[in-house]
Amino acid sequence: MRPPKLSADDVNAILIELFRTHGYEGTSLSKLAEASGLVKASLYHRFPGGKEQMANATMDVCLKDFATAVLAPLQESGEPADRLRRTARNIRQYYDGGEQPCLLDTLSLGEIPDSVAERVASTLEAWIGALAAVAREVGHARGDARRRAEDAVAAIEGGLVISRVSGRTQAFDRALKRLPEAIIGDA
Amino acid sequence: MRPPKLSADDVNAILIELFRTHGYEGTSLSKLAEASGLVKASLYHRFPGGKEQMANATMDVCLKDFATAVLAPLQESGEPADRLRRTARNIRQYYDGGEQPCLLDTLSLGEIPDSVAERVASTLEAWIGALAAVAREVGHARGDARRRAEDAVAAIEGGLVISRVSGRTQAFDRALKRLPEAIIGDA
DNA sequence: GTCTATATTTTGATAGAC
DNA sequence: GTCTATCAAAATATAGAC
Repeated sequence: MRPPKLSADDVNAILIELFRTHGYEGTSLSKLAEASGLVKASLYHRFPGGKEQMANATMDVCLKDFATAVLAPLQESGEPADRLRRTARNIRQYYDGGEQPCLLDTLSLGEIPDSVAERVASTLEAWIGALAAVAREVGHARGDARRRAEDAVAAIEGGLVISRVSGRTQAFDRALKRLPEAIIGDA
Repeated sequence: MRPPKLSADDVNAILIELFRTHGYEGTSLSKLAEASGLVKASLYHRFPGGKEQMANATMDVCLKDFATAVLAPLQESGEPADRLRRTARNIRQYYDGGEQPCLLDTLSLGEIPDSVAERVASTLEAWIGALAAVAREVGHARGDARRRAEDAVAAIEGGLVISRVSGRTQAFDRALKRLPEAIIGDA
């Protein structure tokens, strides 16, 4: 057993970086090897299931990060508007001000193993569900709460697409600024 | 010169289908050959520039389709609200009710030739610009018009992302239904 | 304009030494 | 846990016959 060149967290960070930039089909083992400084055989030692397991690990970290940055603030005590503002701030940081693509977008493109697609769908649902719960909390009916949450997430995801295409992050910024109002509205 | 097995339009339709489903890196010549019934050498005969030229042709068709379905109605005469409704209807059709991914999203992912990235950015800008022009027409200031157009497009693109991940097209549907109000607002 | 055949590189993956 | 070496398959691309 030689000493590890990289911690598990370091490897995960590289996986996230590449999968969110290139998607599943566009992320090759060679790119991962070059970015990590490990050879392909070393990556297979850590992920015997190959690329599919790497993508699954990436989504598992993504869900965990979402739970910390997005879901946790929403479920704490305090004013709903304050909690939504905190979540918005964390989302802005998570996507580096809109400069980083979203794994929910890029890891849902093309031919994806079912195990990966399930994780992507679960993470999106957790996000929408947590926002909808706050909308319900402030008095919106179930259907209305769901619509508000979906539309808020769509505005953020769409803002990230516009940012990736044009380099302009304003739509992403506005989606986050509007988040509290979009969920609470005139409740 | 043997007789062509497929018209140029037929080949373009297959390019569009594959590029919007798999993105640039995920679309292989083998997939294109299998989907078209042509062998790889025949595809190179039509597109000597290879995959890059194929993606550029795809985006050229995409811009043309956008010009017809999205931009043209906005630039006709008539009530702004009517024109926006017509555009929304065409967009819904273009994306097959939200079931089809957007090339602006999928062809901006990963390592893309500059020539392709430029076409994607130009098409997005044409879309946003045409919507912003209507917003200005009904009296919104330049910055406000731009914001309205960007946010409307972001809502649509985000709705398509949610649809691809979850299969739910409601956010996409609502973005289109809100389009006239989003551009005109309380002008 | 299509085809067969081929060349070259890259990809995902494995075996086994240290 | 990392490495070298290797593999089969798939990738992009080209040459030339019909």
